[in-house]
Amino acid sequence: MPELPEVETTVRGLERVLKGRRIARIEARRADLRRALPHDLGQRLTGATVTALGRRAKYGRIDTDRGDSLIFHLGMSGRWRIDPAEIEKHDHFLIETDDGHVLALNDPRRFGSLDLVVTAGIDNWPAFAALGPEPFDIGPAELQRRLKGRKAAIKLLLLDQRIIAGLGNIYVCEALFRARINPRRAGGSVSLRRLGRLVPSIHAVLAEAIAAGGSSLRDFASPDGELGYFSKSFDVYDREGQPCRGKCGGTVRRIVQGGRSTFYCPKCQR
DNA sequence: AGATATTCCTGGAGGC
DNA sequence: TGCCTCCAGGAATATC
Repeated sequence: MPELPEVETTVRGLERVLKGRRIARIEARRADLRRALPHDLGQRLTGATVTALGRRAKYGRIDTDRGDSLIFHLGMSGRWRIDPAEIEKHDHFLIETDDGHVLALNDPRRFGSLDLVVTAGIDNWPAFAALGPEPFDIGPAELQRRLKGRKAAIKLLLLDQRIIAGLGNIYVCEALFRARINPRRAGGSVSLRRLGRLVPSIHAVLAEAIAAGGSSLRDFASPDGELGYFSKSFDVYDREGQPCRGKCGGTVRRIVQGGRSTFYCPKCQR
């Protein structure tokens, strides 16, 4: 499922096709994804020129010269397809550029969202205002401050977008493994020394995934119009029962926290 | 504050 | 082969 690296990769792919182009036409093939689309979406986007693209946490944004930003979230199964051979059942939203490219937002499970917000007030847009800092903008001391006094498991707190924004289940599991921290440990009790391992682990795991073009399970394709799925093998994620890749001789375990799977090595992660 | 449950949704996997 | 059930999860929301 798309997490920060996949969104970053998607934004970079879209940038190549969209930046500086005029939007010739849009087509909303459903009136709603996760939320209802604005009724004036078409008139605000059609004829506008794309000035910039960017990412905030797991959201991508497409800015236009009319002062609007189209914000997308890929949810569980969203991806953009570039110049698809044909429009498919789950292509919910289309953008056509003045130079003839077609972008299709495909999202079978429709956990994703599309919003059009005024760029000038974007930081106050409720979904953005609630977000914590970007992972690359946070250091151990700041993370410690944000975890202070919290008794919930570190795994769950790292998934909380208000504390740190952009991490999902896969990269949280991977970062905790690299930092040798038990996912069940109370967030507020993780020492500064350990956070000094965790923060660089988060940075590294995200940077590697971005460099690799975004990891993939089943639902993500890089936006190149091809089915060029990149698949990465993780240290712990989805490796229940398999040997730990460390030298400890342990076995990767799966537990459930907050209703979702956590994978970790009980021997290395304390 | 925290733990847990529910909702949205569909495709893929596994059982029979 | 086909039919059934279960499961995956990001974010918002509700309940205890």
